[in-house]
Amino acid sequence: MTLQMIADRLGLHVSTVSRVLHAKPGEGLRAASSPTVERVRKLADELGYQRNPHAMSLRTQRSNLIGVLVPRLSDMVLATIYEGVEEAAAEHGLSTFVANTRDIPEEQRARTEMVLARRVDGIIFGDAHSDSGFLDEVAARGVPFVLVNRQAEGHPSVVCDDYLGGRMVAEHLLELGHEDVAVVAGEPYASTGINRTGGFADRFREAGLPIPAHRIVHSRFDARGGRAGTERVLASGPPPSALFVVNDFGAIGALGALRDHGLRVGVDIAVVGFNDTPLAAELPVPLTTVRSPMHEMGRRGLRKLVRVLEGGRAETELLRPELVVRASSDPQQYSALMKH
Amino acid sequence: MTLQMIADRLGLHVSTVSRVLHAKPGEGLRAASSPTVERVRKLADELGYQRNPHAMSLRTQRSNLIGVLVPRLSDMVLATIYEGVEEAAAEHGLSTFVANTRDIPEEQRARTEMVLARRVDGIIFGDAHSDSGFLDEVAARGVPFVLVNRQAEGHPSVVCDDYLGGRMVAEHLLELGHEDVAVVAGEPYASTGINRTGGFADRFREAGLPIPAHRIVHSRFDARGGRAGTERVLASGPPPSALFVVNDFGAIGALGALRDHGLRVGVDIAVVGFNDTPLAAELPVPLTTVRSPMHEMGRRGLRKLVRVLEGGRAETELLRPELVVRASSDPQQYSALMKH
DNA sequence: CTGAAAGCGCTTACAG
DNA sequence: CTGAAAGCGCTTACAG
Repeated sequence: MTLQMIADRLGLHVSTVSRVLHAKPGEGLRAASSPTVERVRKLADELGYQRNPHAMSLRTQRSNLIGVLVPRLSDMVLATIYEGVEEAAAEHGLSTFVANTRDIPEEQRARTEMVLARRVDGIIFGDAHSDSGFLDEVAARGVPFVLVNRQAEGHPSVVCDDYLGGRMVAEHLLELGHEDVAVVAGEPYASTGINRTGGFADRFREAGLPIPAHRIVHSRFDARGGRAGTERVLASGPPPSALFVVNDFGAIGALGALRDHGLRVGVDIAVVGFNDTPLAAELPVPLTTVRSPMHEMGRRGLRKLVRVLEGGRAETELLRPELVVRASSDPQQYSALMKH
Repeated sequence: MTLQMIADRLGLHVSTVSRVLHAKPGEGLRAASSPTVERVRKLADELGYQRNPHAMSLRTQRSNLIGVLVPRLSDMVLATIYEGVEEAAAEHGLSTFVANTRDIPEEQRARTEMVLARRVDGIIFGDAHSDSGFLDEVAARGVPFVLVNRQAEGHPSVVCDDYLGGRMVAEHLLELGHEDVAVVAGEPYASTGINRTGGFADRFREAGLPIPAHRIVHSRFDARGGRAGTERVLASGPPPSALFVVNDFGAIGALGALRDHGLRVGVDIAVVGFNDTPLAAELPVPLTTVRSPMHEMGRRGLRKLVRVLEGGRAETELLRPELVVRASSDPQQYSALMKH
C-alpha cells in the first residue's frame, strides 16, 4: 500500500495524493478539488493506507520519535512517569524508545548515543545526575531535551516540588511532637532525594531542632536500599522516634529492617515515605507518604519537549505535592486500625 | 554525516563506502581492497558516521524495530520482563517500542495497529488473553510474533511453568498440614492465573482435599485487586488456614485485608504469593512466593522472536519456577523473626 | 576492485 | 487544480 498505488488506481499523480492525504488542517482546501479529495480519501480508507514512516522521516528529516532514558523501568515511579510520557506521545503522533541506564554514567552515554543514532527528535531524561556535566555536553551538541522527575541546573524539567514535599513531612512530624528524627535520603546525585531531604532538614532547623549529620544516610531507591539505609540509622545510635524515607519502595524496605529490630511501626516509630505509589495504602500498616503526580509529570514532560521542538521557551515546572497521612505516622489512625 | 560525504572526501563512490562499512562478516573481504577498506573505516570513525536508519529501512524493507505490548509497565512483573526484552534487543541491534494496553481489547487492537504502522518487524505480546481470537487474527495477517508471560493456544511463547509453580505451592502447604485453603486467582483470561490456580487445585484434589468453588476468587493483578479478592474470600465463610495469591503485588494487598480482619500473617493464616519480586523478601513479614525468571523470560522472548524472523521454528518454552519459603507461611522462620 | 544506476516511499517548491 | 521533478540516504545486483 503506497501513495503510488492509490495514484495509479485513480489516474492521479502521487504528489496530488500526498497533498490530499497529508495536508495540514489549515491548507486542506488547496490540496485538490473537492471531488478529487473525496475519491482519494475514500480509496485510502478502503485500502487501509498507512503512510510509510521511514520514507517520511527520510524526506522531512523529522522522525516523530522521542527517546526516553530512565534509571530502571522496574522502579514503579519511573514506570508510571513513562506511562504518562507514552500516553501523551501517542496523542501527539509521536512514538517513544525507552531505555534503562541504571544510573550508571557509561550507560547513560551509551543509551543516549543509541537513541540519537535512531534519529529521535528529542530526548526525555528521567535519570539526571546533578553532579555530572553530561547534560551540558548534550545541550552543547544542540540536542533538544527536557528532564522529568529529577532536575539539573540550567535545563528545563518537570518535577515534583520535592523541597516543599520534604517540608510538609517535617511539618507533620513536628506537629506530632517528634524531636529526634532520621532520614534515609536516597542517592546523593538525585535532586529528588536532595531536595526532599533539604526541605525536611530546613524545616526542622527552623523549629530549633537541627538534624545531626549521622541521622541522614544515603541509600539506593529500592526496597533493599531502604532496608540497608535504615540498618545504618539504627546502628549509629538509639532509634529515632520518626523516620523519613524519601521514596515509598525504600520505606517498605525500612519496614522490614524496623521489624527485625523489634520496633513496631506506628507505635514505637513513625515512618513516612514519598510518592504515594499504589502499594502505600495497601500495606499492613498503611504508609504515610507524599503524593507526587507521577503520571502527570510524564505527560507534562512530553508536552514540554514538544514545545521545545517547536522552538518555544521552556522553564522548569514544579508540580504540587500532597501529604497523605496514614497509620504509619498517625496514632489515631493506628489505633482505629487495631480495633478489630 | 552521510555515506556520500565520506565518499566525496575519499574520491570513492558511495556504493563502495556502503559495501565497506556494512559488509557482513563473511563477505567483508570482497568489499574493497584492504587499503581502501582502511581509509574508509578510519574516516568514518573520525567523523563519527552513523548510518541513517530510515534510509536503510526504506531500502531494505526491514526496520530492526520490535513492538512490545504489555498490560501496564507500572506492574513490576511486566516492567522486569520488558527490561530483559530491551536488553536482548540492544544486543541484537534492535530497538523496541513498548505500549500499555491495560488488558483492554480495544487498546490491544489500537496499539497493535500503531506499532504495525511504525513498521515493526515483529511483536512481543505480554498481554495475551486466552479467551480471545485476536492473536489468531494477527497471525492470519502474517505478522511475526511471540508471547511472553502469558501463553495462548497455538502461538509460540516463553512463560514460567505456572502449573508446576501452583503445584509447588500446594505441596508446600500440604506438608504444613493445611486443609482449608483459598486462592486469589487473578484475571480469568490470563494463563498465568489460570495455570497457577490449576496446578494448585489439582494437587489438593489429588491429596483428597478438593477446593470448593467459593474458595477461589478472581481478581485484578495489583495490590488493590489482591485486597478486594481477599475481602471476598473472607466474606464467604470462616477464614481459611492458608491463602494463595497468584502474584506478589496481589499478596501485598491481601496482607492489608487480613490485618483489617485481625488475622496475623504467619500465625493465624499462611500467605503465599508468586513471582518473588524484590519486595517479597523485604516485607515486615517476608513473603513465601514462587520465583519466576522474569528478566530471563524477556531475554528469551526476544531471542525467540529473532528466530521466528529468521524463518525458524518456534515452540512454547516453559521456564522453571522455584519455591522460596519465608516467614509468611513457615512457622519456624516466623518465630525466628520474632526472637528480638 | 570499483563505479554507475535504479529504486525504496515519500514531500515540496515550482510550473502550467 | 494537478503534474513533473528532484531528492532525502541508503543498498544491491550488474557491468567493466
